[in-house]
Amino acid sequence: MIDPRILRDEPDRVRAAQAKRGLSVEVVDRALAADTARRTAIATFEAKRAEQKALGAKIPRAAPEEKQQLLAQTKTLAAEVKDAEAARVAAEEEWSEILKTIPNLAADEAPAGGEDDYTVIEHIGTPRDFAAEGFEPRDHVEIGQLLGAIDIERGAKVSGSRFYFLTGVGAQLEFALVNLALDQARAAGFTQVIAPALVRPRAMEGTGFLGQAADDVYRIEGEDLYLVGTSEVAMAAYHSDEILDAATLPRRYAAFSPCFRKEAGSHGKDTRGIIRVHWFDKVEMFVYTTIEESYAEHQRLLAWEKEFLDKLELAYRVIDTAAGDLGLSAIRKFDCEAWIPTQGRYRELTSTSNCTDFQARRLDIRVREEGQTKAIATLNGTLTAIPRAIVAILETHQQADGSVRVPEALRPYLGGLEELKPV
RNA sequence: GGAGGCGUCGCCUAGUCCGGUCUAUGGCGCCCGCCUGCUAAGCGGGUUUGGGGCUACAACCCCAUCGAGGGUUCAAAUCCCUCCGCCUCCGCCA
Repeated sequence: MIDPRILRDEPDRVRAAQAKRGLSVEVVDRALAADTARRTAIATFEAKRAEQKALGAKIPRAAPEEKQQLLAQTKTLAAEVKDAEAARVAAEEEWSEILKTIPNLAADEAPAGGEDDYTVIEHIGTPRDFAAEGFEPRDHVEIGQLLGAIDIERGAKVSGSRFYFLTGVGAQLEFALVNLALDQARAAGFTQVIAPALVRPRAMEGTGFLGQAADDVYRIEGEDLYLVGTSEVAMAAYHSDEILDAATLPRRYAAFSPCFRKEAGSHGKDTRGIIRVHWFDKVEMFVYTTIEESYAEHQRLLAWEKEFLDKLELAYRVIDTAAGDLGLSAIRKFDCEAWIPTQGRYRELTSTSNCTDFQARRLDIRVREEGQTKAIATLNGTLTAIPRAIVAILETHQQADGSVRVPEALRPYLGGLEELKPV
């Protein structure tokens, strides 16, 4: 939720952000009207309530004959208080409903527009020229089969489309990637976390995934639980209802968890392979820091993502996501997209968002600094999402005979293995 | 899954049976001041969070807040109901 004070004092900033995201500007006026109505309702209720309290305090001390009169008086007042309270609650609910539909502001630096309006910040590495090397690259499905690493057919048999088994070196590769990621994170001062993949509605709602993204979320039938689409959800809710001491910031967590996504509305997209799946494992960086520090921290998260991709020796580019593609919570988002040889294009491997105080407000997380409590910022960034990392590695480092060269940094995590060979 | 116990403003704690004097007790910690070669001790004061009013986003005033939400009542930390969490025991189980 955005800062109500910004809405009240600088509505034009909110209007500008809405426009930049390609969303309704009119909602700002509705929110402002609801805010006024809410404050009026609060003032009315509080005045009545104060009156009731003052009268009520006299009753125990009143003389018997006076008491009867007071009781009668306060009884009608009680009814008025009840009505005023109902009106207050209704006004507050309406205000909060409208406010919740307003996404976070968009950073000035974020490009305006939709999905295709991103700007490319930089290219790192050069895509391999397979034509020059004289062979046609195989896609990850084919290599995965040759190596006995990915079993998509049986994934579909057992669980349906967009499911897979990682087997043999595929399974080893997952643990190697996870450990490489966790080691890097620990070296950078992150606390390693294994996070629950099932969360209560509060956590889902608080991170902004029950809004327009709700279609993509699995709910457990008969239980008030959701399967997370990212451990960001659990890690944001981790400190909900807490006030963190400023001296303990930044708090950096690297969380491993499975992730589940319905992929509703992506029928026909990426139907082959494991680029887009209903379940995958991921190591996610999650940071709590001050709003002022959040911008620099965002850059650091991006740097850690790049460091990891560099270790995998991939060619990739970094894009600055357009405002319309930021999602509900972020004010700015960088995606790292790796070159996928058989697709001839860059595909998102990791992504980092600065959510400033948007999620923290919904989850009641604050910071105490010099006796003051203030809003805190949350940020997240992928260190590694397993299937896409595997896709990029297999396709990028494949050799003519179907084997795959293991990037140097990954070798220690695979028992020194330098090459994955067809089985 | 079954039975029982518990949840108070950072931590501990009084209060809940018998509703109003609870503007929630006391201790610890912390902050400010006094005292003081320094430190400690001592003494005095302060110390939940959110919101509204008024404003300099100060001070001040007000409302809510005793796990959460409902209810009873003129009045709820206190009585009733539902939910959540923690603990103990039993059963089952990786």
